Amino acid sequence: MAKTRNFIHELVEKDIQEGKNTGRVHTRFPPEPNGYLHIGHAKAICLDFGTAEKFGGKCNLRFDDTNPTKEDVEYVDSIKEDIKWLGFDWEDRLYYASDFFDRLYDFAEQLIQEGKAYVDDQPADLISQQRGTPTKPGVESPYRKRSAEENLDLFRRMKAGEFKNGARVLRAKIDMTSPNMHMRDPLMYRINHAEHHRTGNKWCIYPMYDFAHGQCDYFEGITHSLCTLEFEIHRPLYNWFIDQLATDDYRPRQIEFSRLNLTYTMMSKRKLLYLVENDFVSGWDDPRMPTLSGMRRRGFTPESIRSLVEKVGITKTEGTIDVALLEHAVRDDLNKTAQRVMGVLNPLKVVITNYPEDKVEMVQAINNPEDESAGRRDVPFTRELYIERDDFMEEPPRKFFRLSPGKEVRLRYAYYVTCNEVIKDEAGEICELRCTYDPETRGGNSPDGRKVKGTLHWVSATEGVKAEIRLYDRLFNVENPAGEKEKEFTELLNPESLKVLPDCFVEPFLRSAKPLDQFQFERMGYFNIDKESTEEKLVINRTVTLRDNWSKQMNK
RNA sequence: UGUCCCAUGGUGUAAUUGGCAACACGUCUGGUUUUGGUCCAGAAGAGUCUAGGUUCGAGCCCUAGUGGGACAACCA
Repeated sequence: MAKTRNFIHELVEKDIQEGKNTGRVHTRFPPEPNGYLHIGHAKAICLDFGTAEKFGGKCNLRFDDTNPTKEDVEYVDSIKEDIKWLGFDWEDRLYYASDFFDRLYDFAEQLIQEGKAYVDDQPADLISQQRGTPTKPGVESPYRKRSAEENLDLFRRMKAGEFKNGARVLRAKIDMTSPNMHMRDPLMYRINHAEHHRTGNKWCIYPMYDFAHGQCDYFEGITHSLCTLEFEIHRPLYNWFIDQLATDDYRPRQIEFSRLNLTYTMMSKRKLLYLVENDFVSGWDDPRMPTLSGMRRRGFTPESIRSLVEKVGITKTEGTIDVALLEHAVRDDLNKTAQRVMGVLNPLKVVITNYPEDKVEMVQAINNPEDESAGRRDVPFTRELYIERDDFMEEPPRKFFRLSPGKEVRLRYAYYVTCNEVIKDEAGEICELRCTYDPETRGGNSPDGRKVKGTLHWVSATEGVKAEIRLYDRLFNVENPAGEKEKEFTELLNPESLKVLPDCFVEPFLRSAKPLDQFQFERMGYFNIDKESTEEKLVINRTVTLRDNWSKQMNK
């Protein structure tokens, strides 16, 4: 983040040069605790914390908890965890909008006394009607001219709990004819007899977003309030309230940027919640979810997510990022760090007929060719092995470098083997291959210098470990599910987004692996250990495949 | 019949007015390779939504148009 520059950094820089807010830079990340954070939030987090860091300022974490009926501590906890995991630190600056409920209330009374706010007794639908439309001005409420005394009395009784939900609201008195709907006497407080996750039953009136956000920024000393484009139209109102509140030159400034969209995924918290509640996915941390907890479980690294955010930049144009860029970001990171290992997803048995029956021989394998310090490990080689089903073809096409009848290939780090016989079951399915090995080729090189084109991964059938491997594909079948207006979004789900392979085999090295540990299965992709994995049953997620030029060729 | 925002290769971003537009991903070639991975070398692909204007000179400034988006929740 420190390297890149964007229009927001330019504006901040200008503010500093002009000496605004005494040259301070103080940002905030303000999630509502009503759902789990997703990769779209990661963009905001990186921007908020990254901007502060770049200019030697600070960034607060503030929970925007003004709507108790939708919010929950479960979300608070997950949000904190996800931000830390991403690599950011709010230090001692953890706030809640609810911390400021008293000050907000006092400010509301102030506005009432100044004749800038009034209590409206009308029901929601009437108020909505009177608001007009974007093209037609609104009309004033009959309660607009109430005296400050009456307003104050009513507002205090609202606070005291005298009225039921929806009976009255507090409105700012601005301009019912404004072309900006948000300036047409916006609601400041509504009555909601609900228990709040922090303030309990102290309040039965809660401030609306517009009456809370900017002021909280002000109370916290925020200088740059960065948010997504949909709040652009709120900015005049944001400034209006701040102007009523401010006692000197200090002003927080709202700047908007476009949110992150990814192809084949959906960022709506509401819709993600729907998927969770209706069991379309296993939970907020289902590895197919674009949530940070889901991506973490799937095997994405914080580095890869930060790298993606860096690559996409910050602008006001609304675009959609190709998931391929995300995939590149993980591969790029994992390639440098992931322990290499061999695992067979779709096992095909191979018997080395000229290899001793009970022999277990250790061959040495490199742990990470990109990192010499990762060292080496021993992998057991035996007479009976598994190889990938896709690595054998009875009638191979041109340029098929893998195994086929009569052909010789290298088993990685072990020996050259030649296929002599194909065994099939009654159904005609290939169920076993009989091969011979060349004892002279131990380690994978032949003393006579003969070359083999193909190198296959393998796992000992007797020493290997069985595992369940879960393969994930895009959650949605269409590039832009949010843009599909005709169909219900659940109809756009990819029915094949999860494939469970119960009978995979991995090398014994994986026995000591713990949840979240990451590996590259050579030639197959990047994988990690799932949280459901136990000593009895190894459960592994595929994060992403390796780039695969061969399958690209085959598809042409 | 409003206000505001946006518009650069397939995608996402650059370009402090003045060298027929740069980078990343993706795509395609070729090389290296005990991962058809990585790495290396190279290629194709836009003339900057349109029309005017300002200027010696405009992707950058102005105007109009076109296209897309936001705004009418007691949500944030």
